[in-house]
Amino acid sequence: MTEPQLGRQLLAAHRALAAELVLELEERGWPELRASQASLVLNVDRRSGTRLTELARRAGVTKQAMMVVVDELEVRGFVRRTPDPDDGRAKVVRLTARGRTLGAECRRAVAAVEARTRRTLGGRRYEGLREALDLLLETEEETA
Amino acid sequence: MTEPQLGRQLLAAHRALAAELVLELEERGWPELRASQASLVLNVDRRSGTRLTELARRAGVTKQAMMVVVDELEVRGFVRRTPDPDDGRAKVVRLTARGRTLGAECRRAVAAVEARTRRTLGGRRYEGLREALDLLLETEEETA
DNA sequence: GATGACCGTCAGGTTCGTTGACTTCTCGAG
DNA sequence: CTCGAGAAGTCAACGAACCTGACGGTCATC
Repeated sequence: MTEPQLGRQLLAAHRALAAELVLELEERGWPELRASQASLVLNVDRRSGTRLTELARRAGVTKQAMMVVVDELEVRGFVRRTPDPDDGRAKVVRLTARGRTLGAECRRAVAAVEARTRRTLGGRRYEGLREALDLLLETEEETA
Repeated sequence: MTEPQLGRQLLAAHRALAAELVLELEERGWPELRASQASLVLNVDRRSGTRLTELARRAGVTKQAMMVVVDELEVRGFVRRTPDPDDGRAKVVRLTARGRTLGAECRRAVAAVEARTRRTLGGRRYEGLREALDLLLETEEETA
């Protein structure tokens, strides 16, 4: 009975943190922004922009999944796709001015959520949690 | 940059564990059984059966969500709904004979996954992980 | 200059969950 | 005793975050 809860708890915790981040962004005046979108904004290189495939790699998802998020952010004007001068196949995802502003806000929101989490958990437990997850995922992907 | 990873890691870990459980069940001869279904089987009281709403409460989801899982398991003959003699509104979800067999297998599969996780993490880290998640979810639902 | 790998894209699925709107039934207060 | 609040199960629609598979251009290399 003990274990199926672990899986569920992980999912529940994920949802809880995502919801907190969304709330945080809302309070800062960026409504209807999902956690996955915020996360993407933070992953785009501010100078040179970043290719879709690279973004997918960083986030650990497929390029198809990442594309959806880029599409959404592009429609809302936070990001735009420009052709990659070095590679005709590729496009570079860049932040617009608005996107950069959003990025700064996201960093603050993320920091706030992290701080809150750390506080409710205590520094040692928080570090332990991250360590455990790192280890779990690392050995998981070796197995795969 | 550190935090959005936490949320993702939680989700990834959830997926990894769920996948492991499904694989474990497959190897034991129960294919096409999802983690949520296994989890439900383990939550049905073996003697008297359990009401849908109670199952939903235990799993921490809505009754609508739980109904879908019960439907699936009922179609496959692991579970059946019987009217509750004590309450005309309610139905009691009971395991069939096949369902009980599956339940035993699920318990073993869950134990196997848990053991493996514990081994890769080490006992202390494993306990720490569970403790951290408990704490996180507990204070989360107080806030809500 | 053909061949295989790679980039972004389109199309369709999957898993796990949600909200809202009933119908049917229970139960306690007037 | 009835009658209204509310709970149990259900139907329908939807959402978020993913996935696999297939495809048309582009590169890089042999």
